[in-house]
Amino acid sequence: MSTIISYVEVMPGTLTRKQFDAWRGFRFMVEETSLCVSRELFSSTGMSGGQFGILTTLVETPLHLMRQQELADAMRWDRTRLSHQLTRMETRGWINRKKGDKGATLVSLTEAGRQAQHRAVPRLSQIVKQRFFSRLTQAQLTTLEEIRAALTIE
Amino acid sequence: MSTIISYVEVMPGTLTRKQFDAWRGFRFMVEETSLCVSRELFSSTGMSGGQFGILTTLVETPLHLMRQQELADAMRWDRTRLSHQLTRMETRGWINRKKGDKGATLVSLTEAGRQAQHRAVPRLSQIVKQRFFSRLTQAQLTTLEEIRAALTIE
DNA sequence: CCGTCGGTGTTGACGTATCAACATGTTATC
DNA sequence: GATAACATGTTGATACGTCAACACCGACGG
Repeated sequence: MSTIISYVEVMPGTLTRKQFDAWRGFRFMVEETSLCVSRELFSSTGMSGGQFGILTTLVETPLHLMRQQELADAMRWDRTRLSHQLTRMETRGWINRKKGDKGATLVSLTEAGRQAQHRAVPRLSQIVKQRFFSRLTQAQLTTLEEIRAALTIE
Repeated sequence: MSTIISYVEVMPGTLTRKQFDAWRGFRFMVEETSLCVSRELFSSTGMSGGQFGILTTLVETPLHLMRQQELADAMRWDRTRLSHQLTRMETRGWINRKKGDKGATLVSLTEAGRQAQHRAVPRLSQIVKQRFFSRLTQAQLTTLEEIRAALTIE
């Protein structure tokens, strides 16, 4: 179709054209679902995807209290990213920070944070159903779970 | 299949626990592949994933010249995002901007931009093979392409 | 004790993404 | 032509992610 033959097709060690297109497709899928969901959640609730994830993790934890490093592990975030986000969320009154032992910091959910998460759940559910579940078959979801496991091990 | 019905499963409009976990898994997959690849590309070449995508799109275009809106469409980006990125890439000497007709702006690849893209291809290929292709079977790739099509239509 | 080291958290700088607001050019309609 | 509608691109504010550098604490070995 195109007269341009990219060098990637002949150089050893580089992706084939097919592979490159498959990778590009994966990137587009990511942008048009994960990012779109975050964008739509934010535009209708003022809450970012990361903030919803943190609040939900805290809601589901006994005592609604975690060490920052625990929370970072649960989110698969590094400490810096979490620290910046918690600063913004503390300003909004959604969480509190208190000193714990061994140099740790304890993060706790405030009542305002709990309510904000509670209000966002139906909206997130609606968006995710529309952009994700309503478009996939059960067989595709099963394979997707296999793929997720293969890609995220180690 | 399960006889246990959680209260969330009967609430209309909200995700079931299983669905919520599946969605969370999808988010983690995204973070640990797409974002990791961008991060590793940047740490070894100083080029972000978005910059590589723009340069590659220009490399593969006849004359290495596009209207900004065309480029934005090819990348699935909005105009603002592209404009900011092009400003940074112009500073780096990878692209030029010239006025075209009908109020359009033409983006062209510089020789430095072409070389930068060329140098980055082997590294990107290596990263993507390691984090993506080496972990998936052909059958999984085929299903993934189906899923991509289902999720990105419209 | 003292010093060092590993684990933890914060800060500042920079690149990036999004939104609203603006500026400019094109086209249609009168 | 005048003007309205639309397309295109830029700018500034704000939120977010990453890196390097720093500060703090506890444990362990002299």
